[in-house]
Amino acid sequence: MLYSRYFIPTTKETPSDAEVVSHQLMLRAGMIRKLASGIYNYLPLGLRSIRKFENIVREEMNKADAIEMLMPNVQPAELWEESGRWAFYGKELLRFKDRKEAEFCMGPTHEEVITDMVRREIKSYRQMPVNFYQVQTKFRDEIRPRFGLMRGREFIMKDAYSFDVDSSAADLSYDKMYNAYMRIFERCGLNFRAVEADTGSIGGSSSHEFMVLADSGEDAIVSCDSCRYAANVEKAESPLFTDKSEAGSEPLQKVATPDMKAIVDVAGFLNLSTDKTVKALVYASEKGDFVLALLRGDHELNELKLKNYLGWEDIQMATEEQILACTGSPVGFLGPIGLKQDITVVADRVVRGMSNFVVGANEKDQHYINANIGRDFELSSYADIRSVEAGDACPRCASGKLEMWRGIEVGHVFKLGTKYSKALNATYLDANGKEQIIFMGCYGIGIGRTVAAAIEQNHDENGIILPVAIAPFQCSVVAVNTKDSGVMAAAEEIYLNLEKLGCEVLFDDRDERPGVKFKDNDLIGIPYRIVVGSKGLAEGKVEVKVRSTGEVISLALEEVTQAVKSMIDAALAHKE
RNA sequence: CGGUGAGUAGCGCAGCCUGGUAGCGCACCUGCCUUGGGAGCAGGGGGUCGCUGGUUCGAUUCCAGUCUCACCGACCA
Repeated sequence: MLYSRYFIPTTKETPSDAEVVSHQLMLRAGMIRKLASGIYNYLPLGLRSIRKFENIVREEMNKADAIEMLMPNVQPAELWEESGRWAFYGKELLRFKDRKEAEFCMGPTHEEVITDMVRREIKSYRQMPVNFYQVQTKFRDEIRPRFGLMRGREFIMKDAYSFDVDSSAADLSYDKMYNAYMRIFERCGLNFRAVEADTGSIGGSSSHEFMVLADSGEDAIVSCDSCRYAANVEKAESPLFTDKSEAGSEPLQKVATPDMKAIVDVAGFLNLSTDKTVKALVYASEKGDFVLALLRGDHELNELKLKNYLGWEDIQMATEEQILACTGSPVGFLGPIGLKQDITVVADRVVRGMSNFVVGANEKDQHYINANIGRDFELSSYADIRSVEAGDACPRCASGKLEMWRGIEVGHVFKLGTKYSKALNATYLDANGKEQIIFMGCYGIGIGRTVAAAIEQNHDENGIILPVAIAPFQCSVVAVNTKDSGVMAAAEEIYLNLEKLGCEVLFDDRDERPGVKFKDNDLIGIPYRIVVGSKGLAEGKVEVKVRSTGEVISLALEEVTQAVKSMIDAALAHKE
């Protein structure tokens, strides 16, 4: 590709509305341009990276026996009514009517459409297992699109759906996809973790998220430094504290704690460490349920774990008025003793091992010391409701400690069970001629988001450093002085030879000063840059600069193409 | 949707407080010059100042409304 005939509108300055690095750099490198909030044009360079990643995804999906197809963007409302999600999905689903007033939506995901296709076409156990996938544009009317391609409203996604005769067969399909995902992100040279995750609105029994590690990531994840355990903190189990201390023997006593609302203040005032206190939090559901959650003073509540434990559809912190009604106390002095209303009290499992602790007295400026469960109050149950922290013991192995990371969710695999197949009545006949419900799994990869995440993880002050596998071009040839016919001839020959070897090469033949070309090449993240200048040429030499390391290698003119080709091949080699 | 901030040339910004029809840098066009890390000189093109209404002789500037965009929360590939 000739740079002078291509279209790479780079900019020196960063558009003011781009906040994260990947967004800024994709704009500056001329990869994307915004059309509307969360909606982008993919310019030629950006499209190249996206296509390259798509193709890696395709290769691995095909290898894992998934079959490519393509479903429409526009979907009829009836299917969504059948699955129950027309009512449930909310405003994220962009709905509209056609000229006949029939209702439609832009597809945010394709469980309904694929299940409809499958229930019409898959009739026998002999037709399974089967897995269909597509690379397609989704639309989700996100409340707050942000960070460029990281969270767009319109975005490209690879989604796959597996169909199996029963749960254990579905597990095998799930494992196959899990392994394919591992290979995909490994091939892209990304530093990532596969973590246990909450299933959210897609539903189903279990799931894993694939997280690219980056400080700007929207999710917090933990991984064990010793075993393979890794999870989203939303989901991460806290270790079981087994140290059951002796039964509390000290007498319960009410003490004045004027204006001591925060745990640290109370503990400081009483000259105790915060882990000798128990804090109480009131949560409410939209339906009007309330719960009092008890945690060790220095621990944080995990709302999602509490919500899932209670089986609520939603959860939020109770308002001050609600809290007053439940406990009879202002915020800051809440506790399990002497509640005004009989509400559910759930304690974190860690609290089970505590004795003689401090709790709020449900009375302004009063706390109890030496409180003990059973003697002083009863609770409904114990549950794992606290958020794990870095340094916690691993919940799975004896020796490990949890490390904490920020991550960008680039892929998510779900075991759906029969959620959609049941709703849409997707059944098959088994070997005995008996009708059975199909078991499903679904598997997504954010295509644009992965490219953005790769940039987020790989950049420096000069611009993008994309891994070779998804860089828009693998290498470039920069002619330092276009007026020098010797330089131009040599550069062009290298360029043509590299193309002959099958390399994706950009020939920077522009009549620009060298500095401009170097800056642009760095910015757009060309992994290997071959510089042809008159000085080197006089000695029959050209140089190769490696973008990721900054290393400069001087090579003889005749050996450079093969050398660069070898470097590219080495970078693309992946474990089979 | 709640909270915060911003809309002036393709991009980054100034001007507005104290009304008199707009300016700087980059980018773009022409010429000269220059060619190993975003050069220099000269000339030039480009803006209904987000939109609507009000106040005023006169509004980018003051007032009201409205739209859009970004950031922080719930959602998610």
